[in-house]
This record gives sequence, C-alpha cells and structure tokens, in this order.
Amino acid sequence: MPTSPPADPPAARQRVQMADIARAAGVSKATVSRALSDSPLVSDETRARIRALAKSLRYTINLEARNLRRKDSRTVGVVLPFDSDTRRHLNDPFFLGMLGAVADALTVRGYDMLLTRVDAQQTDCAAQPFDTGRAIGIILIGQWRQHAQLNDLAARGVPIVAWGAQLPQQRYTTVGGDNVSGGMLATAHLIAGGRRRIAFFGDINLPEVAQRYRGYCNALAQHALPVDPQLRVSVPFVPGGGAQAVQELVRRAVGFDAIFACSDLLAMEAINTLRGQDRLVPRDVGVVGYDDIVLAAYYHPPLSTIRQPIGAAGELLVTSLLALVDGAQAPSVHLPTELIVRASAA
Amino acid sequence: MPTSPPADPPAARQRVQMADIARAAGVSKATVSRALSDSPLVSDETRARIRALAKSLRYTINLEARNLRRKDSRTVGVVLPFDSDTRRHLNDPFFLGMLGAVADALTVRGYDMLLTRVDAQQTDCAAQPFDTGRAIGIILIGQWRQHAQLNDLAARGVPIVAWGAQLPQQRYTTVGGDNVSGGMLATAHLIAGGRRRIAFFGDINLPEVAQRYRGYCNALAQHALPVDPQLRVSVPFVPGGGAQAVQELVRRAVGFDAIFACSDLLAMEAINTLRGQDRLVPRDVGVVGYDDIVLAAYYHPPLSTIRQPIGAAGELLVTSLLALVDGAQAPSVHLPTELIVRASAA
DNA sequence: GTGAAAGCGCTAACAT
DNA sequence: ATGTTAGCGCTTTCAC
Repeated sequence: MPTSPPADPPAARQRVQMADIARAAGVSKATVSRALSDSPLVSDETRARIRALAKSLRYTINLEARNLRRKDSRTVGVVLPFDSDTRRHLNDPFFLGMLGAVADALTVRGYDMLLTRVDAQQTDCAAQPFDTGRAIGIILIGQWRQHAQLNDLAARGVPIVAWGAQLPQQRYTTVGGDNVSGGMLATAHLIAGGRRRIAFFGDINLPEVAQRYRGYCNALAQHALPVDPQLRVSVPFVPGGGAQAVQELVRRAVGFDAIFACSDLLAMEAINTLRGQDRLVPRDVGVVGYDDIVLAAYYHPPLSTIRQPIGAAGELLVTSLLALVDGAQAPSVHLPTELIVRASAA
Repeated sequence: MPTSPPADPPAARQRVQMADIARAAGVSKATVSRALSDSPLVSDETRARIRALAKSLRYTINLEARNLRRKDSRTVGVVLPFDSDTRRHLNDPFFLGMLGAVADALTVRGYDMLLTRVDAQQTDCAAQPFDTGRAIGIILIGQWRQHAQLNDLAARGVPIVAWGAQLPQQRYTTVGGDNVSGGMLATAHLIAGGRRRIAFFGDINLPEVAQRYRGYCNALAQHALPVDPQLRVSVPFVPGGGAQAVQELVRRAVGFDAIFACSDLLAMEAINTLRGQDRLVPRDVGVVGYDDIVLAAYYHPPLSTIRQPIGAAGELLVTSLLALVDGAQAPSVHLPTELIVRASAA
C-alpha cells in the first residue's frame, strides 16, 4: 500500500465506503453497487440485505467518485456577477429572487447548484465550473455586458444559458423578459393616467434597458407625444441612483409629471426624493417601476410596476440548460411581462 | 480497452486532459501535474513550457478527479430550508441577503458553494452534501426547528454551522443575532417615544422569536410596565401575516399604541393594514421591525428596525465552519444587534 | 528533475 | 445472480 498514510489523517477516513458494506455483507463491491442503484441483476433478497446494511451503517455513496467514473453529474453551475466597481455586495432583490427561483427549479428536478461569483468583466471565468468538470452546464444570472465573450463560450461548446436581453448575432441562449413590451406597458399606463411629460430612468447602455427605452418611445409615438431626450436620465443601478436622477432632472429644469424607472428600487428612491421636495406620488408625479420585487406591494404608495415572471424564468433557465446539456437546441425566449397596477401612477 | 465506448459519446469527450498535455509536451503526466501545481520538483523551463501549452490548449484541471485523489475539496454546502407548508418559494429577503453574504465570504476565500434546498422537517438530509463527499462542511441558513436532529449531525462529526439562536444543550455551532438585546432595544425605543401599549408580533415557538419576546418583557419590566398577554399575537412568517395580526388585535379589542414586529415584512404589512383603518404610523401607532432588510430604508414611513449584521454573519458562518473543518473548535456566537432609528416609531 | 505505477471510491464490461 | 477486473482523471510515492 504505497499511498496509505502512516496513521489516520486528523479526524477523516472514518467514512464508511462501499468496500466496507461489501465486506460486511459478504459480497463484492460490484453487487453492492448494483443493489444500491436498483439494478435488476441482483436478487431481491440480496438487495434488501445490502440496503438495510447500508442504512444501518449510514452509508451514502460518494458522488464525486461515481461522477468521475460515470462522467456525468447532477450539478449545474450558477454564476452571479461580482461587480467590482459598483456594489460589492450581492444584495439586489431582483437577482436574489431569480437565484431563488432557479434554486427551486433545480431542486424539483433533483439537481444541485454550484454557486460562484465572478467578476463581471472576466466573463471567461464563468465557464470554470464547467471546465473543471464540476458542473454540466452554466446558468448566468445578472447583467452581463460581455456579449462577445459569452458567444465564445457557447462556440467552445459550453452549455450556457443567460438571463437577459436577446441580442443580434447571439450564439448563446438567453431567457429574458419582453423588455420592449414592458417599456410600452409602463409608458402607456402613465399616458392613460393623463401624464404627458414622462421621464425615463435607466442606463441604455445595458441591452435590457435599451429595449425598455424603445418600448417607451414606441408608446409615446403611438400617442403622438414627443420623445424629449432631456427626460432620459442615465442612472446606474446603484444605491442612491434614484435620488441622483431626480436631482439631475431638477438641475436640467425640465418639467415632468411622471417617471418610468427601470427598477423598483430606483422608483422607490425617486419617490422618496420627490417627497422631500414636496412633490407627492401619485398626485403630482406618476411613477412606474420595473421587476415587481416582493417589496413593491408593501411600499407606500404601493408601487405600480412591470412584473418579470421570475418563477417561470427560473424554470425556463433550467429546462433550457438541461436541453442544451442533452445536445438539443434551446431557443432564446422572451417571457411576457405584465403591468401590475397599484397606486403610484393612478 | 474494455470500457472504451465504440464511438465518442454524443458531444462529450472533447475535453482535453492531462494526458493530452503530457503527450504534446513530450513528458509524463506526473510532470504535468507537478508543473501545474507549482511543485519545486520541476525545472523552470519545463514548467513554463507546460503552462504555456496548457493555456493554449485551454486545459483546466478536472477538480473532481483531483479531489477524489487528494480527498479534499474547496466546496462548502449551504442549505436552505424548503418549507413545504408555508412558502414554497425561496424569497424571504432576509435569508436571501444572508445567502448573498455567505456567498461573498466564501468567494473571497476561494471556496465554492453548493446550494441545496431541503425540506425543513427532514433536517437529516441537510448533511447530504457532506455525506456524499461533495462538500467539506455545511452551513445552514434559515429557521430550523429540528434542534435534536442538528445535534445528531454534529455528534456524527459533520462540520456544521447554523444561523440562529443558541439553545441549551446545543452541540452544534450557531451564529446568530443577539435577539434578547434586539427585543429590548426595539421595545425601549418605543417606550422612550411615549408608547405604553406595545403589541408583539411573532411566533414564540421559534427560538429566536422567543428570545426577542424575552427582551421585550425585560424592557417593559425595566420601565415598570405590565406585560399584557393579549398584546402578543402569534403570527407566522407568511405573506399576509401582518394584516392578520392587526385584525386579530382589533378582534381582541385591546388598545395598543405601538407594535414590535419580528420581521420588517410583518411590520410593513401591519403599517399598511393600519393605514387602511385610518390609523397612521407613527402618529397613532409606533412600529419597529426586525432585520433591516434593504427595503426598510425605502419604505414610507422609513422603518425603524433592529439591524442584524448580515455581512458579519456571513463572514463568521464561513470562518467558523472552516475552523470546524480543520478540527478546531468553533464557539457559538451572538452578534450585536443595533437599533436603526428612522421614522416609524418617532 | 523526471517517469512508472499504484490507487482515490466508484461502475461496467466481461466472465462465470 | 454474483465476482473479477479494468479503468474514470488525477496525485504521489518510489525508483532512477
């Protein structure tokens, strides 16, 4: 035994393994393996005996070893961006919610989830859980700017699905909300409430936000309202962004009677800031947010917003990835978005 | 080659592996292994050559194989309860936030996280990631009622750390907030604001809530105020719970001028419900919540609450677990809680 | 400094 | 129906 250590390492090596069961049962490892995986090649009596033994010895199969041998596993990699510049901390309610939805969808199907955070700039690291053989594929949650790098990964054959907008010449699969119609719904709702000067809060360098802006413009056009570039404030998704955006609007001295904010957090910050300026929502300014995070309903005034179907998204991200892993196609999908009417834009 | 399949399986087996690098470099696998793990046993020249080759071939070591051989890994299991009765969906902002904090703490230390959801009743499944050799230890996030089962796991030698209250005769490590002082801080703050009839919203069957209730009673006693059992409403942590609790109070026809709610969500629901009854917060009723979730500051009125130090908790859960894995002791810890004064209890 | 070979804990031909 | 044996992709003695 060349590799056996002189003594038991610290407290390890207590773990009972298949050979122990085999010895105790007086059979070979192969039989134990078969019994434990319900192979028809083993007699009912033996199977029962072995299973009982395994249970009483608290044996659980070593999955890493099995995976190595079978070249397969039931683990999918979920990667979240780690935006080194902006918020260090993973606390965005929407993405966290999405994470929960994906976790649920995986659990239901008997898959585990290996969660990693990678620098949003270093997208090539995203495939690491796959490359290192720990995951059968990758689900990306968050805002990923590196379109080209994701294309490379897909081209390399990494099964990968991302949450986000569908882009031209995209070789990877995305699952996203229908941002254009989301933007239209929000804007049309504000217009229907009699608002005419609708500000847009969001960074249109992000593909999803750009699409929402397109929807916003469409809705204005449909009602023969002008698109005033002064009303668009490019605000990053960081705490305090909503307050800044309102102040920017004030600084520009453009009149506005409504805001369409590209996240609920942004909307709430904006409402708070407006309140500080004695402009009440919805009386003086109508506001519509985006995402319908849990807290939107709890807010005062309850926030009208565009719901992204987070549960369906989790399911679809998972089923698409599993399809990809099976070598099948997985078309990119736009999930329908929905206007949730509450009080903030009445 | 008895096990080699007739043809390449679907699209797999493309993966370049160590033997490929060895062949290409004209050395043995052993040398490649050494070069890639910075062993001093290999010449600088060879190392450089091999590393370059590996990079150009996009080789990444297969971690599962390495782990199997080395009997060690850098993955920790994080398990979240899956409360089959109440909320199916993983969307509690506080636990999700905690999950984020743990993810960050692990990332910083170069560990990965294997996330699983298990039925809150079946706590013994919680050790599965460990038992199956996929994780070196387990971090439990959420409300775990099965004290005894967790003790069993710890007794079995599973390195395990849970978020939660410290209980008598506890053999596993917990990291938790200081709930007694949290309860006192909240209650004392309400008393200081002139409130005398303070309702308590929470299910004292949960250890953490029980401790908060103790703090509540302490604070009342310190100010020579009576503890009225009619003012305690046992409310589960489910959506709609806050509204129910307020209605229950009304049904009981007990007067109250303040509420201490055991979660921010509960507090917000309560405030909304009160508003529907034309009782304004803080004018008519003072409210203090618990957790200080991100949205507490955004709420209107901004919610006074007890902050649980979620970032520190994530760090501590991780360092404690890693200590345990190293065979060291990891004492249970109470993290200090903090009163965040905003407007809801002025 | 490098290679040969054994083996981590399991599975799957191939025997019997 | 069960046992034997040869690996999965890697690391690590041990020998040179």
